[in-house]
Amino acid sequence: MPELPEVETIRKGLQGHLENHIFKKVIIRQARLRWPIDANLPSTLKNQTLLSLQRRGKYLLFLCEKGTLIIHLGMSGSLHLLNQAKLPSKHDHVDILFSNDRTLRYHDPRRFGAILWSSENTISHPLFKNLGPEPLKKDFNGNYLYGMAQKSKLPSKQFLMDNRIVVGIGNIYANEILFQTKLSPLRPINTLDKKQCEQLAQVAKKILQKAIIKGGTTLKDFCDSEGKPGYFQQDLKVYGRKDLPCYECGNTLHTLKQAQRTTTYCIYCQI
DNA sequence: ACTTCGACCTGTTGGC
DNA sequence: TGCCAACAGGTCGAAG
Repeated sequence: MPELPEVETIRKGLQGHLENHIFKKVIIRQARLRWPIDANLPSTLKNQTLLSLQRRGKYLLFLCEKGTLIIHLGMSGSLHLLNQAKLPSKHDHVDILFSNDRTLRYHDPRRFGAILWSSENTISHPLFKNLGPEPLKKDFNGNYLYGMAQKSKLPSKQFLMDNRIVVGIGNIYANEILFQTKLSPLRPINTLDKKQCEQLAQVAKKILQKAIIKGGTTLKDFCDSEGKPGYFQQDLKVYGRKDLPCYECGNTLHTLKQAQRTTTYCIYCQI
């Protein structure tokens, strides 16, 4: 479930409960995620104060006194904030206990996620070095997109999903953004004019912002019994709608594979 | 310097 | 019902 809007929703939900509290204990049951969790992480974190909970793309950043705890949820990761001790179930790989007796529990069946420690400034961390701008910030705009588009022949969908161009746009939102801008996912990005780039940036912001608001309503009371984030389901226009009628023209939506990811689009509306 | 592809994992779904 | 293949929201890093 971890698209940018959900990661942001999680961040907001956790912030009030965890900021300014102290890491008391870290329990690692399964260290083998995308990269192995540093065995020293529990001792590194112990007694540090969580100063601030931030986000970069789909990474959650727990800013501490001596560095940053980085958590990525991969494809299947989730975080739960427990009020009280609870026996771990399958795939509950890590517990992080705080001084206010709350436990942050990391769950990830596919283990594509990551839990890393960076004692350097996070900006210089190799993972963050080549990341493009945040889609919701001002430096992501039509001018910027147009400038980058001149240097690339990638199909528009792959361009949008390239985190060196812009972070946080995954498969679902790339599909949705292109449908709403009526652009073919196959369209070489350097064939867009300035106006189309402007529209692309605007639509991307609008769709992500809307999803954050929806996520916020379903996840606002963030605790172990938090509701399932069904926030986007009813708003999806193309993703997961292969063979169903296009909401604009009624023709059947098609799929194709781009860079090993499924693309769903309307071959009539999206040029 | 570019793009493509394999790899990391488990769970769910749909066809036979 | 069982078995098996295909597929799933991500993205790094090797290979071409």
